Amino acid sequence: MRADLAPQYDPAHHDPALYARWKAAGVFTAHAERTTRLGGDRMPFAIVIPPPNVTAVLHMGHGLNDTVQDVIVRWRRMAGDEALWVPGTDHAGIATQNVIERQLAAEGETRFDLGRDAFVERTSRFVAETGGVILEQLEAIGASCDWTRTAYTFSAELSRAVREAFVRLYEAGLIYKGHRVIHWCPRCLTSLSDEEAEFEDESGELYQIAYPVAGAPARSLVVATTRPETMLGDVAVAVHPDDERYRDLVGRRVLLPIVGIEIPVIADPYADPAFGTGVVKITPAHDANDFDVGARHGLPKPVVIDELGAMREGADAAGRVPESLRGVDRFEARQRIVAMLRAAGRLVKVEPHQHAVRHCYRCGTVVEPRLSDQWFVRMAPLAKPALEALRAGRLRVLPERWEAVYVNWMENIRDWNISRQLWWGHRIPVWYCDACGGAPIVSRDDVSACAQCGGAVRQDDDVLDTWFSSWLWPLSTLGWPNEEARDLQAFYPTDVLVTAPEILFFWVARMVMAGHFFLGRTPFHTVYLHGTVRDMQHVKMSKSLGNGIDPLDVVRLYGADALRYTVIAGLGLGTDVMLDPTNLESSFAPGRNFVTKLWNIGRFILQNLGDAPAPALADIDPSRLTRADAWILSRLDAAIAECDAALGPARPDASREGRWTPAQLYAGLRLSELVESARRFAWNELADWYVESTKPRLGGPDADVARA
RNA sequence: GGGCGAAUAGCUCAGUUGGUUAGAGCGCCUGCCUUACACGCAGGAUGUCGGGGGUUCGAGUCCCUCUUCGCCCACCA
Repeated sequence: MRADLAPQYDPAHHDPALYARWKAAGVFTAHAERTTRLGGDRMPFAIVIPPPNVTAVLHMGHGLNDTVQDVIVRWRRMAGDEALWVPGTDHAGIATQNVIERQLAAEGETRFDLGRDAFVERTSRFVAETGGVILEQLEAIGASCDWTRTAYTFSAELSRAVREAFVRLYEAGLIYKGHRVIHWCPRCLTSLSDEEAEFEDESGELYQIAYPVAGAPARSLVVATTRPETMLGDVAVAVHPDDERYRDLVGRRVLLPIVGIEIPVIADPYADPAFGTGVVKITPAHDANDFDVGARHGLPKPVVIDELGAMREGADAAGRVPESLRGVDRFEARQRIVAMLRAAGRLVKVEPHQHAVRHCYRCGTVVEPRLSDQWFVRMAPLAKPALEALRAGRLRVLPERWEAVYVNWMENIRDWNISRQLWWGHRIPVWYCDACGGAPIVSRDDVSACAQCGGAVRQDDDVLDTWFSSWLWPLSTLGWPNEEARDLQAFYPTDVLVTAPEILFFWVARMVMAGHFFLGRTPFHTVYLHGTVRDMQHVKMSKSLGNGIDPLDVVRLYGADALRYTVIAGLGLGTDVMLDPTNLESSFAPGRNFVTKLWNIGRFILQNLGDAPAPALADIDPSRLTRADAWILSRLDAAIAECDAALGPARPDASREGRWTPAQLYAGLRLSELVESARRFAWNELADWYVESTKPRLGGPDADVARA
């Protein structure tokens, strides 16, 4: 066997076999009863994976994220902790529904052709058949997940947790149904949370439109708007109460062009005298701010754009949308309305205007503010302890600068719209009785009849935001709401949460809130936010841009260790990782070369030891150790200490009840330093000096010492 | 509009509380197929540490300022 060791490590030959051996030996399986929390003698250490979308395939972002977690988990496992890494997937409401809808579109159908039940059935089947591919791919990169604990946000167990969470929040008065303007995606046909409606800078136009003053046709108020199409839903124009220019007009009426109705001029501090003309049109049904203004002044809320983003007379809007504009898409309607205004001499000015426009984070469609009934979570009470945890040093965020971002978000928290008008997801556990019209029934269990009148009930049509199940992940994967669950008792709170900064608000901040609300503790003591994988032009790698690297290609060519080493070596705290998708060789050569170096150190040892047994170092008389022997042993100790120092401390000191000391707060998780220490020891000290120094001794009188 | 971060060898990055000739990997140059490794070994070159000003005995490291990138947040229609 030794003689036929190749001069280079052959990953295709060894990687899968090694992984299979680890798996078969059960070395990734954690045992709750061995932890100190359940009377054992090992410190528990747990990481929950950021669950990839169930339809996802592995990309470099996962490669980086999961390697970081694996490094940390293996470090603790080697240190003697009972280390658990919980794997799993997210059912990913909108994303997965979009996948199936695209399939249907290719077949010339829509989800409405199928109907809700058939659509959900088809999606479930697709997930059952193809879901979890990414988990198998994680094995290929060597992830030491505990596969006996694989979780799924839409499983029966985790769905129970979702219902429990909803009901408890509802009972605590923290979930309510609200009628207001929310972000709506006219393509996905669902509402979105603030976080799901992402700002993007766009260059558009700012239109100034003259609204003639009723009874004084010579005068007009000029409003400025970027969205002329919404004027059909105007119910007022507002000026600032202190704005001298318009004071005399407050209380009078102006004529709304095109629609031809009169609307009042109101005074409201929302109008900024310094912007545009200082006059702002008020469209309560199609702008969140205007909604508030309208509410303050008791104005109606006519709806002039439908759920598809087309002009149409909705509630309170009779006579507002001209025949010629009905059914016309909002952007087309904008052009037509501008043309109509121009023809009528009402268009005063058009100027280029840079502004941030919200887009759907799943499909990129421009979000439409829409008046509707949605479920919300009252967030301020939940944010309080999450903020306190950070301030008290029970929770740390690395790199440090993200803490300010976390704090800023928590301090300015807004209520969370959790209902989605989708079919794929956890159905909202609320039932209504149309017969007696009693209060909605919020229940952990399915409700089949009205408790009041015994009549038929119907369940709320909406499903919950995907993140409503994700925010329970550290709890639900460990068995919550069963607080007696052994995993929950042994491994909660978990330790480190590793993810990208993009989902700090979507996920991380909310998990902290859920952890505190449901179990009264922060779900982890450390959040490690790593960088992004980019190409040599610093453009984020993505499949759609074609600048991605398939981690499995790297594994096939150079091996999982080459991939892992390279990615970690480039990962300074908070920095991005640059890789060249056009030249895998140059990108991954450092890792591959280091693996080959390790392989050859092993090869040298095996070849020189031959088949004769080698004495244990402990059996060698210390006085026989050469200076080189003593040196390399001290270097080894130093290297181990350096590696521990690069990653640790693993957790707050036991004596401090979960609080980090100021000195520890931003220490550790220097992955690139870990790699550099290991590399320097193995290559520059062990291989370059010690192994070389050993060669002459192997045939000499102290050969046994060298062999040991 | 607020807030934050970064600018150090051709490239990607380290440079702890300011202290002798500024480091690593990749790339480059010169030798070596020295039987663990050419995915290697030995050696070498490369930096006005973004510009300007200041504090100091001494600054890549602290302060001010300018420039250029990047990120986060934000209801100026």
